[in-house]
Amino acid sequence: MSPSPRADRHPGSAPVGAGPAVDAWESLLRSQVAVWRLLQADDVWDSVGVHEYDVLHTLHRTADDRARIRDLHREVLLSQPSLSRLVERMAEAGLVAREPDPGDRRGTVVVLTDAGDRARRRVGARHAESIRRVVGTSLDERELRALRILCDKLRAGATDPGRVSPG
Amino acid sequence: MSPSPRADRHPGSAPVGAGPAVDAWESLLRSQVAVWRLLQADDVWDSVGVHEYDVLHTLHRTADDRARIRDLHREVLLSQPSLSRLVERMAEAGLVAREPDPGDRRGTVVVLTDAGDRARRRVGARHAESIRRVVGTSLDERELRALRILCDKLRAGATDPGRVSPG
DNA sequence: CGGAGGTTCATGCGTTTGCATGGACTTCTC
DNA sequence: GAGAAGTCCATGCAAACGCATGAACCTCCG
Repeated sequence: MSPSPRADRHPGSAPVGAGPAVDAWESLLRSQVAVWRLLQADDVWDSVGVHEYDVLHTLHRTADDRARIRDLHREVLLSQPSLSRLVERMAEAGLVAREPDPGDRRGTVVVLTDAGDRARRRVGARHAESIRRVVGTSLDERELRALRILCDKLRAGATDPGRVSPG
Repeated sequence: MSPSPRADRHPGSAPVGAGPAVDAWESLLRSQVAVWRLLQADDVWDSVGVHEYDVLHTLHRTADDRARIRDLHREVLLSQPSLSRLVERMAEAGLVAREPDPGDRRGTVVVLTDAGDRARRRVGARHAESIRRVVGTSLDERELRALRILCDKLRAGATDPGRVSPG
């Protein structure tokens, strides 16, 4: 039954620093985990889950408070079926409304309701406060700006359709 | 039935830039989502889930390939019960071994097995390749270093126990 | 026009997650 | 030392997730 534990100390494994790209990504990931933990615990999410808020926030950022499920899917880290059901639940709760896309009858347009926007604003205010306390106290303003620029660039590169498989 | 959609365009809501801290965090989060999507899709995770690999990698980073569940919990973004069961499944799969902590009989020590380390190395090599392609092509070496330093600092601030609730 | 192929969303189903809780143990306090 | 308080891990259970798939629709091309 019991599997044998490793015998020797890593013999031919990679050193700690596995290149600048890997190091940077790992650091980004770990910091994201650490901050996220605090934000989730600290904030009062008021019966609005994190994913729900993400949807509300994403809708708000659009020009007219509405978006196709497909577009939401690009922003929210959730599988398409999960997002579909999340929207369904949010519609039942009155946070959003679902209507067919007149221009593409496959599509479902998700619209922010008044209740949804109230919830977004209420949670958003406290959430922003939380972020300022956690993130804003670790880095000064110049560093924050630099971090934002780097992440924007990283995101642009990762969203770029000119991404090819290594062939 | 149908909830009324929002009537007016956001009247008194916050402008796009909600402060440097919020902007930076949002950018970090979005870039993380974008990159993560590619890494998950692109890589061959070889029946080893992302969380599983995270545990294997975290164990490998320790001095002796072993760690308490409590310590793993600090690194992996997963609730304690979920992590507990994840470790249970990984033990059944032979990737890790569980043994009681001689120094603290409440504790469970998770040990990396040979099979687990093989899996880690196999997946890790391809995963690192993937990271270099996605992250390493978006930023140059100087930017990568800067990003790492900023994220390290951010993480240190978020891990710092001197974090107090606003009251 | 018509069919092949791609896109978009929803549903069935098994797995995984988180919350609440309990049991076992340690540490703190007097 | 004994009891109170805290820590650490596991389990019951409902909710949520992802994968595979299907139905409806759009688009491209002969």
